[in-house]
Amino acid sequence: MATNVQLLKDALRKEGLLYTPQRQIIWDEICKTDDHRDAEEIYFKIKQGGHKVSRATVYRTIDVLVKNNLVRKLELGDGRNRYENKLDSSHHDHIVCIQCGRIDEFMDENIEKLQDEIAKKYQFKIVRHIHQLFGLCRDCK
Amino acid sequence: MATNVQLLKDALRKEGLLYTPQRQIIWDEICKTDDHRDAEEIYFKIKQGGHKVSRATVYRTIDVLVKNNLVRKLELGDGRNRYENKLDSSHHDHIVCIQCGRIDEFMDENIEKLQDEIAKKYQFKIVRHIHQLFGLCRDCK
DNA sequence: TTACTTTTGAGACTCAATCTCATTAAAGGA
DNA sequence: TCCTTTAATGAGATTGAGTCTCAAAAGTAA
Repeated sequence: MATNVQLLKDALRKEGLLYTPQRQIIWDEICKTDDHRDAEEIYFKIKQGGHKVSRATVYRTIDVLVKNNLVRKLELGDGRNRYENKLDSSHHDHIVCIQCGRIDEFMDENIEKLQDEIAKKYQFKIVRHIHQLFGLCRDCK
Repeated sequence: MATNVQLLKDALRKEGLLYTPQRQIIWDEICKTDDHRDAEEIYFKIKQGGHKVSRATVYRTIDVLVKNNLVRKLELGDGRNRYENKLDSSHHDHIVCIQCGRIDEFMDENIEKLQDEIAKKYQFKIVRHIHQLFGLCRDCK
């Protein structure tokens, strides 16, 4: 977990923010799994773990982590944002089952290239993108 | 606007719902522009137009229109859904400028095909998809 | 008309997320 | 070390999009 500590410290330094126990607890919790969890879930897991960190601090810290590329924000359009750590996962998009909620990941170089071409055509500079396939997974079909 | 009346009537019949003045007013307002507006904007435009339709009815009716393919729902992940009529526009995705809010549309057959291939690989049945490019438009670069 | 069903509207409610501000903790001198 | 200043935290209030409730209004069918 040593690297994770350093990653957090670097991000905070870059933002001119202090390294605090609360921020480390939150970052640790997010690193614990590769799930796609919402802020509330992360907040309650921390609470269950016996740590005292406020909801406000969880939200505030997640924002910093997202901004500094340590965490990916997933907007599924259901009014709840999900988060996943970007520790060892490279860029990918998501396949979401509308029946059971299962979330798989996919990545296609060709789609990425086509995207870039579209951006060029529109003289547009892509900062980020969302590409999500909603439907029924193999078990729900 | 005659066709639009019929489209609405057909959708309502299919849903087992009655054709009412309020529902027609809402559908008319959505057909008036090709913009991507949120429910609140649509509600206020109706109000400004001198019609009395409640917020609840606007939301309820939009849901029916979306379900029956007369309106496309746009989830930009900022907590506000946008809507656009599907009167004469074919399927497309969106390019959103994070600076000025401008929304352009794009469509790429190849990306659609690649999507289908990915779905097949995951034994996944796609019901809908979201593909959005966020960044800076030519005027904001 | 009467009896029954559906829709509407005003406002209460929900829920994720943000904001406020008093309290607490950390940093940087001297 | 103590002191001053600045930053972070937490509890709870607030926001805002969207949903729900339920009495009143409108439509339907006989």
